[in-house]
Amino acid sequence: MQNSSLPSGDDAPTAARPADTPRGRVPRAEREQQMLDAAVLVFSRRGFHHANMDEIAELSGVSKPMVYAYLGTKEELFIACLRRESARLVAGLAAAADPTLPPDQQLWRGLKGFFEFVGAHRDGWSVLYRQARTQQPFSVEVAAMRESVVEVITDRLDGALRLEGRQVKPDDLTAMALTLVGASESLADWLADHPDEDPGRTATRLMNAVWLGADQLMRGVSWRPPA
Amino acid sequence: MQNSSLPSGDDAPTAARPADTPRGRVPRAEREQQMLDAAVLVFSRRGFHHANMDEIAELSGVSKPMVYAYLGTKEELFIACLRRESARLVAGLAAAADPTLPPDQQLWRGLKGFFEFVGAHRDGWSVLYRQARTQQPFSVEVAAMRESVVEVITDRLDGALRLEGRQVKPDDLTAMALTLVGASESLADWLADHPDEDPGRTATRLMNAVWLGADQLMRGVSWRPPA
DNA sequence: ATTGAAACTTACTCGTGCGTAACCTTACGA
DNA sequence: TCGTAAGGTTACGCACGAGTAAGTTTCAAT
Repeated sequence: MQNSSLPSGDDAPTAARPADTPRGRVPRAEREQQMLDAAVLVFSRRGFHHANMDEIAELSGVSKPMVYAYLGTKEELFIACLRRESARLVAGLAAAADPTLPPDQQLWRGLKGFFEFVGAHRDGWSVLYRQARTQQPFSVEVAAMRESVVEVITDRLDGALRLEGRQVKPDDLTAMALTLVGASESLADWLADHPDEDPGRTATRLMNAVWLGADQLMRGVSWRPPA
Repeated sequence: MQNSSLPSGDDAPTAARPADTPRGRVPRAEREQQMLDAAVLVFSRRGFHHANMDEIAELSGVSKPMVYAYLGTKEELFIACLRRESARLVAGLAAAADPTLPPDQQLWRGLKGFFEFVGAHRDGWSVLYRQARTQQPFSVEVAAMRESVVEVITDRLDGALRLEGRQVKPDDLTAMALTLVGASESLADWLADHPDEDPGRTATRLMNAVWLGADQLMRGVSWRPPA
């Protein structure tokens, strides 16, 4: 594993504007998307602090003051990236997570949706997210986001367990949810670094690990995704 | 959860030198440890980029050029912190991980050792580690470290499974190891944020989640730590 | 045609904080 | 008692890059 998706050195040349970017005037809405695309790319490649506004500007086919005019300061720009990407993720997950399904189906769909998203945005989301989790001004926002995900999972777990007649202390539930989330994050990083891995396969791997547990695996039991 | 261990705002005053730090001359070896202590603290509180060399210097009871003289640039200092802390961790784990034990015992000891370490260095290790994983110049070093942990786990898993007569494809093994590592990291963050949580308890929680799997838990089975 | 606002530029300012040059001072062995 | 090295200091240079002031061009509507 070479963590190619992490902000690294970087050999990457000060990427020239792609050919399909039309020179000349472009309406604001469109330009803003170009800026966000550029920003996600640069923030991912270089990391927040080493990212440089001039490069982002150039990549979006425009000069620096335009970026400031449209999307504000560097921090605000980063947050805008984060919000756009996470909105996309949430949209993807909302479709997948149907509380009326049986627990394993819910989990399966959720994981599948998540890894498909990560796979589709291979070096955007993971890197942005991980940076945001540790970098000063963003950690609060992202922590809250993650927290709410953990809460949803906790509730679903609780519901599923109650149906089975079991009741588990809140902290134990939280720990289970955190386990799941942490494992997902870890595998998401791996997925982002492995272009040939299929997201569904990653989801299946995790299903096997968390749904059956190592002990079960040892006995040769194996969970399979539905056709 | 308020993520109190993350680099945050920070209300923390430019911490004054603790009373027990002797004013006046101190031999190099000792001063270096003070510097590392200070650096870990400040890097954790503020994050690498917002950390300020003058504060670290002041906290270690000395002026800035001394820090440069002894431990080099800011980056080198951060790496020194990382190395010292990870050396401590590795030492702790080496003691715990005895390959001759049965698999569940191995895992249990390993997790216990890990969480005890995290608990003991509550706001040092986690924060440093997480920063290093995403910040430009350090990610390579830390990725390698993490990678080697994943490899050890992979090997142990493989060994355990072979003993049971099962054989698993390398990528599946890697995924299992990554799941375990990711889950541990996630719970480690949680532990670092919860002063009242007992590390052994956290280890038990994770054991339950990964060893039995959710499915088993649903049936009321529960793994318990040995007396 | 004219106006004016939206799209875009060049060319700066200026704070911040890393890193260092040049200089003291205390301990202690010869 | 004196030399010297280890421990320590003050005060500054300076690069970097975020953010902006002031201006220019294009287009669309009246």
